This record gives sequence, structure tokens and C-alpha cells, in this order.
Amino acid sequence: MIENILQKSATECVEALYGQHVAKQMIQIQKTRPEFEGDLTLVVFPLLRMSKKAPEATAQEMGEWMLANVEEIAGFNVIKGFLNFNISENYWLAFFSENKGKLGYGLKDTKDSQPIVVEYSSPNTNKPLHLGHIRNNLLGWSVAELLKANGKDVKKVNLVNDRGIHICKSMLAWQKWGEGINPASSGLKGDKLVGDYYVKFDKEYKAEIETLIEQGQDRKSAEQQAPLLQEAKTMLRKWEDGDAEVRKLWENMNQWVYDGFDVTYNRMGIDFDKIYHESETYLLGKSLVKEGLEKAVFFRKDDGSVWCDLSGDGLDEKILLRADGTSVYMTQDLGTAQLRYDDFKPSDLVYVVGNEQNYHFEVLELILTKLGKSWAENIHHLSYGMVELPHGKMKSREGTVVDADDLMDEMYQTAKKTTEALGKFDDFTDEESHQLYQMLSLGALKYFILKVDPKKNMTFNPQESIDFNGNTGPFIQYTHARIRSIIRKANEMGLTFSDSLTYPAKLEKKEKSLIKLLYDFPQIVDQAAEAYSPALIANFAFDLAKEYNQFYHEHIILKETNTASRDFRLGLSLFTANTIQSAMGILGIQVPERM
RNA sequence: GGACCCGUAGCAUAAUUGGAUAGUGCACCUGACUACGGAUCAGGAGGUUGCAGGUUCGAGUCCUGCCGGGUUCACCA
Repeated sequence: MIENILQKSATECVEALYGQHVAKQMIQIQKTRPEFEGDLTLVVFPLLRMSKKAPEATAQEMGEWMLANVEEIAGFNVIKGFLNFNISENYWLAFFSENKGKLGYGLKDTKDSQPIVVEYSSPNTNKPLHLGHIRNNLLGWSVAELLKANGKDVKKVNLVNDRGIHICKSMLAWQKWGEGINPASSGLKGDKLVGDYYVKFDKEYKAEIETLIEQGQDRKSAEQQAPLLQEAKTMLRKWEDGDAEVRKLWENMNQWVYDGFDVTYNRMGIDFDKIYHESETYLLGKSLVKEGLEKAVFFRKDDGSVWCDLSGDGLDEKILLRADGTSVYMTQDLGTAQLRYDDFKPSDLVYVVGNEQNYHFEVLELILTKLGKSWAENIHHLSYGMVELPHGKMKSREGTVVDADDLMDEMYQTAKKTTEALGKFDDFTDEESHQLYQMLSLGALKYFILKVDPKKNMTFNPQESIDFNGNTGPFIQYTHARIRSIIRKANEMGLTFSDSLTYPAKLEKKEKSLIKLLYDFPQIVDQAAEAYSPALIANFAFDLAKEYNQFYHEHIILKETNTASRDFRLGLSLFTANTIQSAMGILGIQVPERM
């Protein structure tokens, strides 16, 4: 890599000129900003201590030495403390001819190493998926692909939260008011149906509370003692005791939800290597709690509940078992973490979970450490920001929750309308059109969400998300389709450019900047994987598409009379299209041949 | 109240992790197809990076204090 070459030779240069050894961190090589001449820049400010000269003089001296001693350097200029190098065209062309034909350019092969486990999605089986889940699913899936692209062995894992008081609530409501309704009889998607009864429970529960308050109870005890909640709690205890009737109902209703989720997952293109269910793992959590009690890491209160005292770590006490002996969220998560470690012996455990659970994961790591699990330090909470709507947060009570299925439907309709309005492909069959609309609508949605830094909260503006112009998925898909169109025409003309080894005498500006962008791709993959950030890949894909479109408008390709230039540009076009395809692939976005 | 996170143009977002004159898109205005796809491209306008200090050759980025917003500290998950 040219950056390494420059860094190494800069070190040698400092030794030769100033007789001093420099630490690697002091040699800062970065891309030259476009408004200046050059390809790469050495920042000399940190080296002034050694040269004991002014910035300009130091840069000038070093530039001369490096020009004389480094073959790849074709020239340099100095602006203040910035030493800008021109890299020889031969270097860029050598890179180009070596890599243009590689189909998986920028993607590393999987090495034999410990796997990385990525947990994401992790839905509750009491309500359908919404916009927040969409960000989680897209992010988790893409991060997993990103790590794979960076040569890691990755296991995608889903932990389905299929038991607990919240599940009992929808079960209870269905039992009371459902009158035997099911997805087949109602025509409702299973997850939607169950979600409706969860809402029903909440409504009836609230009504009970109000009644109790009118009868003179205070709010807090009313909330505790409302008969519906008591019934739900009873049901949860029965469930934990293995009551046959409750279990049967539970299995049925969960199956409805799974069938519904599968439809949504399939459409989104989301998949998993392994699915855990908390109903199968929560007991392991309980045994860990027992272990912690024996080790005196935890303690029991008079009412029988079990706690971990974290006040020594600046946190509060954390409950691990309720007084009635049932487990809580943390109990289960301790168990599933242990199980996952035992299953895979992973080098890293990545949890894709929203930032409202930062505290939870801090506590989880801490408790596991206290239990003597040294692998707890390999837990990474990929804490992503919330998705907000232009008017504020999503609130189910106010009906502002954006349903995942509905959103995809809307995007699909927009893709259809937009394509039909342009009227380009009346020759497509219905199936081809459907495929295209699906590709474009999902491309728009995925790109819109993934282009934002995962850590940051984002605003989801339905209007903008379905826009197909500017910094959007369809813009990049369009660029890809446009290139493929050119390649098709070249093939029809019988041009055999892909083997061509002749190059134009001098690179045009846009040709060179395209090559340099392509050159960056492997490093971007590296950085993005390091940061768990598909956003960096998305930004790269956009930059590349934009750069190509500029190149395309400035230079003719197929009708170029200089055949060396023509073939070179065709090769560059194909290389670009393949790289766009790879980058978008990491985001889970397919790119069409025509659109 | 304690802990943590976030404030960049009307809106949405970048910034090579401390580097040069803070980029890009949407919206707004002006232009470009009898050359390969106009879902494109070129140009214009829009900024005291919440405020005030500090650290240094250099701060959107690090430190301190304010202002504004959010999350969390549940026998919810």
C-alpha cells in the first residue's frame, strides 16, 4: 500500500536528515484535499521538534529527499506544514490492471479464526415489527456482512424473547376476548393479531386502574392490584410451572407470531445462523444466579428476592430474581450470554441493541465479570440511536408507530409509480417489474437507514426516505444500471476491452480520481468493520457513484476514437460497477442490470 | 437528584479519529440531451459547528462551566 511505503520512507528520511528515530504515530499520511495539488500528504508539524526548522523548510527538505529516494513519488509541493506528494501514474495504473478483474475486490477471504457472534433483531413475540426494529435488523445484518467482508467468521444470532409477563398479557387478553380467533379465520398476519390483543390488554388494564382509583385507591397500589395484572402474573407462574394448558396456548400464539415475522424477515432479506429462545435459556440464568449466591457475589433480601450490589462500582443494586422466584430480563441475559459463549467460544460477542439499554449492558458485563467470566470483556454493545419521526418519538398510544410491513408496502408503491412515470421499461414482464420495484424500494429504505452513523439518533422522514434522487439507494442503483448498459453495448460491438493492457499516455483528472476512490475500498471495509459502521460503506458507495457520474459526463466512452482510452474507460467502468455491487451487497442492497 | 449520550445552513447528514478555506444531499434559483441511460451533470445562494473559557503550531473533534434536548437509574423487557 502506498500509504505504508510513504510512512516507511518518511521514517527513513527523518533518520537520514535529522539523525533521529520517529515513532510511527508521528508520521501522519493522509489524502490530499481536493483543492490542493497532489495525491497524499505528509503533515510535518509533529516532526519540527526533530528538524528544529520552520515547517516549510522541513517539508521542502523532506520532499526533496523522498522524491530522490522513493520510486513511486513523481513530485511534491509544500504548503505551510503540509508536504503534498504526486504519486506516479504508473503506480495507479499498476493497481488498476492488477485488481480490475477481481470479482471480490476489497472483500477478504474468511480466515480460520474464532468466530464473532452478532446478536440482532431479538424481537418480543407480543407485537409486530416496527421502524425501530427495522433499523436494528438492517444494522445487525449489515454489520455481520461487513465483518465477513473483513475476513471474519461470523455467526448471526437471534434471541427471541418468547416468554415473560408481556407475552402472558396478550395471551390472557386473547383468552378473555378473542373468541377463538386465529390468523386463518381472520385473515390477519399472526404477529398483527397477537399485537392487537396486547393492546387490548393494556386498554382494559388501564380501565381497571381508573376504576380502582375512583373507589379510593391510590394510583400505585391500583397499578399493582388490578385484577388483570394479577391474572397475568398467575399465568406467568403457571407457565414457569409447566402448566399444560398455558403452555399449549403459548405455543399456538407464538407460532402465529413466528409465521408473521418470517414473512417480514424474508422480505427484508434478513437471516440468521441460529435462533435462541429465552424460554429455552432462562433456566440457565437462574442457575447462574444460584452460583452467584454461593460465591456471595449476590445476596438475598428478606422477601426472598435476589440482588447484586453494584454500589461499589458507582451503580445501584440490581434485581436478579423476583420475590416469587421468577426471573427478570437480566437473569435471562446472563444465561444466554453464557450459552452463547459455550456454543461458539467466540472472540467477540456483539449485541446490536438500542442505546436505551446502555445501562443494562454495563451491568451485564459487570456482573459476568464478578462471576469470574473472563470473556465478559469481549462483549461489545453496538448501541445504536433511536429512530424518531419529524414530529418526535413513535408512540403507540398516539398511533404514530410506523409498521415495518406497511412501510415496505409504501416504498414499493413509490418505486412502482416513479418507474412507471419514467416509462422506460414497458417491455418488462410483471415478474421482472415486481423484482425491480422490490429492489428499488428496499434499496431506498435500507440505504436511507444505513447511511447514518449507527451511534446517532436519526430522524426518519417518510417523504425524504422515498425520494429517489440525490444521496439515495436508487441513485447508486441507477449508476450501476447505467454502467451495465454501457458494458452491454460494448459487448454487442464486439469490444474485448477486459484483456486490454494498453493505457492512455496521460490520465484524465476524473479517470485518476475514480481509480483513487476504487483504491480506497479495501481500507474503507477495514475501517467500517473496525467501527461496526455500515454508514462508512454507504458513504463510499455514494461517493463512488457520484464520481463515476461526473466522469461519465466529462468523457465519451464507447465512441472514443483513441482505442486505448476507450478500452481503458470501459475497464474502469466495469471495475466501478463491480465495486458498487460489492459495497451495496454489504448493505444488503441488490443492484439491477436495468432500471 | 445520580450516571451516560447528543447539539454542525430551513431540513437531513459528512468530516481521514487533533490537521489546510467545515464537505454532501433535499428544498430554492440558473443552465446542459440529434455522444454512450436526464432516476444524470454543471453553476448559484445558504455556517460565529448551542454559549463562554481553556489546552497547542493547529479544535466541529480534547478539558472545564453554563444553556437546550434525550436515555437510564423498575420485582417491565
